[in-house]
Amino acid sequence: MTESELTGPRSGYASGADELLVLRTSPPKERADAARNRSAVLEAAARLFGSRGVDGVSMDAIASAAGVGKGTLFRRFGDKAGLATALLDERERELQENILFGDAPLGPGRVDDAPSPGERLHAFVEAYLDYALTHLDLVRMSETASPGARYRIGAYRFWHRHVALLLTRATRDSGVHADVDAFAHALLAPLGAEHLHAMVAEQRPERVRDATLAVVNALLASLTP
Amino acid sequence: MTESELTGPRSGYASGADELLVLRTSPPKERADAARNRSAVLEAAARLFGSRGVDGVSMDAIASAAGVGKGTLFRRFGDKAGLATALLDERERELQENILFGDAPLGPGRVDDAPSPGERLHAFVEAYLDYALTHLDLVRMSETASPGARYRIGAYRFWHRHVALLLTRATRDSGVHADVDAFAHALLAPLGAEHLHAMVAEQRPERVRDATLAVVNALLASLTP
DNA sequence: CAACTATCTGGACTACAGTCCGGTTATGAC
DNA sequence: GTCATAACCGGACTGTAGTCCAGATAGTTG
Repeated sequence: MTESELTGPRSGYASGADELLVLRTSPPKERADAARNRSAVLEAAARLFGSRGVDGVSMDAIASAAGVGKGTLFRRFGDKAGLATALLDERERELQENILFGDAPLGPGRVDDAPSPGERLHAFVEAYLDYALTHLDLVRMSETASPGARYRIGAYRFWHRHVALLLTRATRDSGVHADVDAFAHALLAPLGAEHLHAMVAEQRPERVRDATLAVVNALLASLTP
Repeated sequence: MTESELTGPRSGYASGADELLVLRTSPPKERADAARNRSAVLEAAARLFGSRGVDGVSMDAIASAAGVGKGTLFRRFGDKAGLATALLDERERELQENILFGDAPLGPGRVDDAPSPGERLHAFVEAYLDYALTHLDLVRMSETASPGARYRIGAYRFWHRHVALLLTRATRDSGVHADVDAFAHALLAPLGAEHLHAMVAEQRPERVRDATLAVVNALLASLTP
């Protein structure tokens, strides 16, 4: 996973804003056969994952269902986590765009409608939980297929940067000195797919959401007394 | 992993205290050859892990180094995570005993020396980080070898119960109503080996410790205004 | 001591992720 | 159209986790 894939391969945001967060890739003109195979694989993977579950489908099965060799599959997507990431790409990008450019409180909103960092953080956690819980199996696969995957993929850096930025803004006026970087990591820890998976196995999703929001409130309160 | 192995196979605490936390196992009399093989495997595993790293050693290599068949290895330890857990057993048990019976502030201390729940929580997090960071590779293997392993092993239940108990005591007098169970999970999330591994990869251990303690303080403060 | 049985043993076996490379094909230049 | 070349293709191959079961063995009972 290279730096240029911060938001996934072939992303392409509306240009102009927030270059820090979005590194654009110059489209490396994909060959026609490669494009055909790419979409055949994604289609087959979506179908098989849907019917047999993410864990119940082998890469061989996906390759043969897509009418494609195994080498091709791995060449295009790296590994199973990469394939899951590609399938999530669209939804994830939608969320990221709403965060960067969308309405308040998730996005920055209009100038006369600017939400507080705390409000945005709240909205982010709610939106992220909604996204992750809806696609939990895929997110989990993208984060745990190989050890450490979660922290290597571009999406994590995006979430971390966003949270750290909001925390920085929240503390700016309060005079509190805190390690926002580390706080952001700690805040993202209970949003990990592995953790969420274990939580929803024994609690109802609303309770998971409420508890996570309570933790966010506690952290915020300690930064803005 | 059965319920009777809450503190690892063949645990055996000093009897009498805190039966809720410690389920004793009646020793199922291990055969002599089995005992010999068990220690041969543990010895070989410790040696190989030490020299080639936890990730660089296959189960085949351990089996053949121990002069034992592969089936025996898996029969005794279940999987690679189980083997790692067995290697950690002694240290882990030591920590658990200090928590249950040890001196303040980690343990309950003497009657005339009782630490506050907050002090004990602080001490727990420090002691746990010390333990986990010292044996990070092994702990990580025990938690991530199979998906969801962390939340299945008995040790996690122990830590969670301990933290939840302390949080309950801390809130008892403050009149705050909170989901201590979920808070305890959230507090343990940044103590996961996967998270710690990613953190120490880019920060110095002291900073990881300080940040984690700051998060604990924030959560405590929100429960005891 | 001999027979009996529950437990243990070990290596062959399966399934899966991921790698490699000789052959193939799309695409751009002339 | 044809040629050169970079990109792509796919299936054989490797290494590893984990399973299975026929045979061996420790401990027990009469």
